[in-house]
Amino acid sequence: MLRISKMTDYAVVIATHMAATRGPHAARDLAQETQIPEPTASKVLKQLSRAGVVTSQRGAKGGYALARPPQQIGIHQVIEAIEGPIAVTECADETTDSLCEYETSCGVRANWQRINLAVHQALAQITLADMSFPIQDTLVTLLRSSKEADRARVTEPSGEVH
Amino acid sequence: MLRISKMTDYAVVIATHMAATRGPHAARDLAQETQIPEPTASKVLKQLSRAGVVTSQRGAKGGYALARPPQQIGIHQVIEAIEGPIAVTECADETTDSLCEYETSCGVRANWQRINLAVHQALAQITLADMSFPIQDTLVTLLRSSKEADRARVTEPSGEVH
DNA sequence: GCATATAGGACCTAAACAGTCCTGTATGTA
DNA sequence: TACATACAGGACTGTTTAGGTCCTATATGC
Repeated sequence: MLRISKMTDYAVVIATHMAATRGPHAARDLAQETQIPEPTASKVLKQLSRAGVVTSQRGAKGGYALARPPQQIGIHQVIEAIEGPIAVTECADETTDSLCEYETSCGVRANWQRINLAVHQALAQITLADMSFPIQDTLVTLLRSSKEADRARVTEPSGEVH
Repeated sequence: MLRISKMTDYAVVIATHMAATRGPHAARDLAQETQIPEPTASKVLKQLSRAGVVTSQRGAKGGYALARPPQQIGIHQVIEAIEGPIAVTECADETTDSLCEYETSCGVRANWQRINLAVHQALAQITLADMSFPIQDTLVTLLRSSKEADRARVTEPSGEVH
C-alpha cells in the first residue's frame, strides 16, 4: 500500500522520542514511554543500532542514544534501517547492478528510478528534529486540499461515462 | 518496505504502455505486449477502470483506453487505483477524521502527515507521459550518488563505535 | 560474582498478496 | 436473432511476509 510497516512506525516514534530527550535510554524505558511492547521496541532498537542510527551501550547503566544530533538524521535513514534500501520496486533496487529480465523489452520499469528518486528526496528533507514539533494545522489543510484536488481531477472528466 | 506491490508495478507498466500507443486496447493484447499473464493484467485493468484512470468499452471491438492524455495522469493516481489512498501510516490516513488512540499522548505520529505530504507531492510530479521516455543516465547517476552520500553519512560519524 | 542490559537469532501466528478461475453482462456483426 | 468477443465482479487458494515473543549468549558496572 506504499505504506511503511508498523515496525518502521515504531522506529520513528522511538527515534523521535529520543530526539526530544537526549541522553542514554534503556530499551525498557523507551518502551514504556512510547507505549510500545518491550520485546518489540527492543527489536526495533537493535535494528536501529545495526544501521548506525543509534549507538548502544551494553551492561548496567547501558542503553541507547542517537548517533548524531536530530537535525542530522533524515527520516529516510530510520526507514532504511528497518526496511532496507528504499526501492519502490524490485528492479529499481540499485544495490544489485543487474537489470531485470524485462529490462530490454520494457524500458518502462527503468523509469521507476524516477519515482524512487522523488520519494527518496522527499524523505531526506525531513529530519528527526522536524518530527519533534507538534503538527501544524496549515500542513494538514495543505495535504487535504491536495488530495481533494486529485479526486476532482479523477472523477470530473471521466465521470460516469461507462 | 515502502515498496509498492507487484500489482501496482503491473498497473504502471500497462498504463505507460497505453500512453505510448493511444487507442483502445483489448486486455489480451496489453497482456501479451507487456508480458504480463492475462488474468492478472485483466484484474489490474478492471481496477484502473473503477478508479477512472482508464475507460472501458464492453463487447466486440471493445477494450480499454486512457481516460485522459498521459500528461494529465499522475503516477500517484495509478498507484492509488490499485493500493487505495497513499497513507504512509494508518494514522496518517485522513479518509477517516478520527485520530489514532495515541494521538494525545504521542503527537509524534501526527507528524506522519508531513511525510505523507512529501511523498504524495513527489509522486504527483511524475506523469505517465514522463514514464514513456527511456531512462536518462543522468538520473541514474543522481540517484546513485545521493544514496552513496547517505551511506557515507551514516557510517562515517558513528563508525564502529560500538 | 551478580544484577543489568544489549546482541542475535529461532520460532509461531495471522494477515496480506499474487494469481487463477468462474459466472454474468454488454456489444458488434453475420 | 444468434453468436463471438470482451469487460465486470467476485470467489477461492497457495505462498509470502509481517508482527510479535522468547531464549540464549555476551558485555559492563558495582
